[in-house]
Amino acid sequence: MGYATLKDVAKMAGVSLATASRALNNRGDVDQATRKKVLEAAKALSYTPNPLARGLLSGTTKTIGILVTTIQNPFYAAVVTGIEKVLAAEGYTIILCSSHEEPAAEREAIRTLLARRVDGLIIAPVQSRPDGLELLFESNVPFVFVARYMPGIDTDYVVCDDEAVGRLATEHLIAKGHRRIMFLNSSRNSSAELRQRGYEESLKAHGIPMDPALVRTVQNGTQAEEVMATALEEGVQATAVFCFCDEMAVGVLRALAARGIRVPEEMAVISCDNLAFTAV
Amino acid sequence: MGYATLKDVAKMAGVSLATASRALNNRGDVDQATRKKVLEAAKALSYTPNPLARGLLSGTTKTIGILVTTIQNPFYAAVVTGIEKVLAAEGYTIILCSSHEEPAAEREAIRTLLARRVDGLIIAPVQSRPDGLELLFESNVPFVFVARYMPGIDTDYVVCDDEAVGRLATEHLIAKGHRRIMFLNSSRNSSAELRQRGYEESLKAHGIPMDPALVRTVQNGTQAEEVMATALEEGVQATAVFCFCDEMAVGVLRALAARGIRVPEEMAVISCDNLAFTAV
DNA sequence: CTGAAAGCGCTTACAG
DNA sequence: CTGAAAGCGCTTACAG
Repeated sequence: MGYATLKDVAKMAGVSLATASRALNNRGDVDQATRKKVLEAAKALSYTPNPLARGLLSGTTKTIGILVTTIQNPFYAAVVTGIEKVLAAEGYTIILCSSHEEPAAEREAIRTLLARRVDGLIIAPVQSRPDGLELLFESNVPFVFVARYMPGIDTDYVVCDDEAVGRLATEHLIAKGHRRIMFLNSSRNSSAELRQRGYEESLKAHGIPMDPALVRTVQNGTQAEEVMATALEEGVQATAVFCFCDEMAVGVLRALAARGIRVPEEMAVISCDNLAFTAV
Repeated sequence: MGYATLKDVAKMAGVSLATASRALNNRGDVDQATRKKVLEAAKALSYTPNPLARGLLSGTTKTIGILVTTIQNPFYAAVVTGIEKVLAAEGYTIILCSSHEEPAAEREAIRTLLARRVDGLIIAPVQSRPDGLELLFESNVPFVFVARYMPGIDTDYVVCDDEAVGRLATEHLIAKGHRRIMFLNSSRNSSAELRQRGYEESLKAHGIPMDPALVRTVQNGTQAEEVMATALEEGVQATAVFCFCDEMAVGVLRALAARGIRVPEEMAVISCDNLAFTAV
């Protein structure tokens, strides 16, 4: 069967393709009676314009590419849901890709999205450096960053004040009397860099020496448990852990629980995102 | 600027459109030297075929529509991630829509997806009845159900044995000595119906009368806390709660914590999905 | 107010 | 092995 085409509609209404198109798009002057016939035919045939044909003419796809690390991190699930909602209301559709924090996957996704001719891109970049993203910059396709950005790249971005995030978390723990504070950080991206800066600033402001052994990098949220476990095996000396995100905190709590380390009595844990499941 | 077209490639390579197309697609016989020239030109111009033009010819979009309730429920985030991964490897791209458990939104999303000419659909249906989905059934576009299905609709679906789920959870609680077991269920969909059947069967098998006051329906994961709170305000008599999904369990735990009710001493809680954040 | 024609970017028979 | 032509489904000047 397939979809009805404009030609089918025109034929049923007894008019030309051009007239059918005008009637359907409310363009130019079309006789009331003619328009009515066309609309009825379109309805009878369940006509819906082929977006491929339209896109070919207009050079537009009404499609936005979304590239985040993974929607398995509820933070990004929320971001994507919000984007989808607003865009749907505007008649746009989203194509979703995941980088899983891997630069190569990110490049590949950008290639895919551009090949799909998206009208724009919303990206949570894996790295804070624009390496290997020439394709994107040279494409002339508009893009904005979300959650993270790239210093020096001239485009809009929606982020929080990550340096303040690092400071707030660290200050809080210091105020609670902690001086040996682990930082389980993400890597490469701007949020990671800025939160770490906030962390270091706070330590410095309180005269606490910064111990590199306390800062651990996690490539990917799901590795947090392993990284924390390793630190514990190594006998890391700390009384608190500042986690880059809630997802990592779950892994940390698990590593701690596995060793019978009580939270917060023996180890305080703080993290960011304020995700629903953390509010129990 | 815009994208280079086949015409640009052909011109640079000094061949016709047809030959350029053949060279690029490894179709028919093309002289080695000619093919090389075309490939070089394509590379030099960063040529990538316009999927709109291709789709118009082939009647195919290499796009699959995914319709779930919301990726904010980590269960569906995992489902979508898996689908995306497999499809990406096959050169397909996904368009994501959310129904938020609302039949009207589901219908609208299906309309949108079909209008986009997706090659197929993967749907977690809101209802177990095929009401209002004529559009889908008449479209001839292949679709499969995931997580939930519609009895009587002839298509493939990927689900778990929901009746067994209901039975296992209930039996477990009964084995622990519980007889007043609340069931915080989802609504309308097949999983909800089947899990409830399993719940009722188990009660019956153990000679426990089924009390309708113990079964509460939640329209939407985020309402679980409220529904549980209401039940508690009403003075519901129960020693255990069986939650339809992990997301709901979080709400339940919160409602319990707010009232100082200890888990599991005063109220046992069980739920399904085995999501990462529940494993702490 | 309406229709014939061109063209968006591609692929595919059909001839050479 | 290669090119000219038609056509996928639409929109938009251009004529009437």
